[in-house]
Amino acid sequence: MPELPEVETIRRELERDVIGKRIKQTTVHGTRTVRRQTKKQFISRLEGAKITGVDRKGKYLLLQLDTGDVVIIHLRMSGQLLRLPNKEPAIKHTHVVVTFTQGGQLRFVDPRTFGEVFVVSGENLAEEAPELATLGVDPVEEPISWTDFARLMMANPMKLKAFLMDQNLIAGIGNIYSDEILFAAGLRYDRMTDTLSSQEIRRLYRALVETLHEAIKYGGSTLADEGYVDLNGRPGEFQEHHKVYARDRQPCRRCRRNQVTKAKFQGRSTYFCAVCQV
DNA sequence: CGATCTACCTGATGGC
DNA sequence: TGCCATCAGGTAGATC
Repeated sequence: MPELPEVETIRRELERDVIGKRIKQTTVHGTRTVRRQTKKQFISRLEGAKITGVDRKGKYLLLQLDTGDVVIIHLRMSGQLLRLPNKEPAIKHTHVVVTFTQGGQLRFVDPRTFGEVFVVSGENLAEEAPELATLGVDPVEEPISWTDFARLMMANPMKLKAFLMDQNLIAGIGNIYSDEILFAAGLRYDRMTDTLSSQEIRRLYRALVETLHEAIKYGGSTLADEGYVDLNGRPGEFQEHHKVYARDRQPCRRCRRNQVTKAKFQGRSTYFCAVCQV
């Protein structure tokens, strides 16, 4: 579900809310969410530790602990992190509950159980979490120059949507934001990276950075099923600013005449305006 | 090599 | 009302 703007929204809330908090107790339910290590190993490395920092790389959240360990969280399609009082009854699909000594809990809720939580040693992060080591540049956390962006495109000839969504090239963009970025850039999802003029590359880069920052400003996108909510259970507002995503058969917000087209690309729904995007 | 599928899951929705 | 098919923010791995 969540892409970079949603994960960044949660990261900022966590940074305000859980840094300096010490973990009193951790409980794990089921076998799917904590699957890389035993529950016992996971729990023993969390209990007693204090959270000293909250980082994000692409769609991954990293909780830094004062023990040198790092808790890595990926929400995948339906994961949620919720800050709740201890007494609040557990809702369905609550898989991990962290209770702080200062009171209050951090809960990981995930109906589809694609999401994952695991703990690694900060020193051996690259070996213990290889998927993090191969992630590409995070366009919000570590902005690159548009000339480096151009080089990255030229070195990887592929369709634009595949390029934007390849986590090992650029980390954090998924199905919603790739479509919104391409609309903002006026480019079709199936154009090849190595066919763009330098003006088009600059337009794409600018659209990428601006779309992600705007989305963060509005707290991310919450679709009809309310799959994404922030740490306090509140939905985002960027969906109100979507230009194409899930707007098929509705008039394009730019040209106001053509209907937004829905297509399939790599098995995913893809939305674009055939007039405004070339 | 890329493109295309499948698997991993639950739940919402729409057609009949 | 039920039943079945389809679809959903992601990613890894198999297969063609």
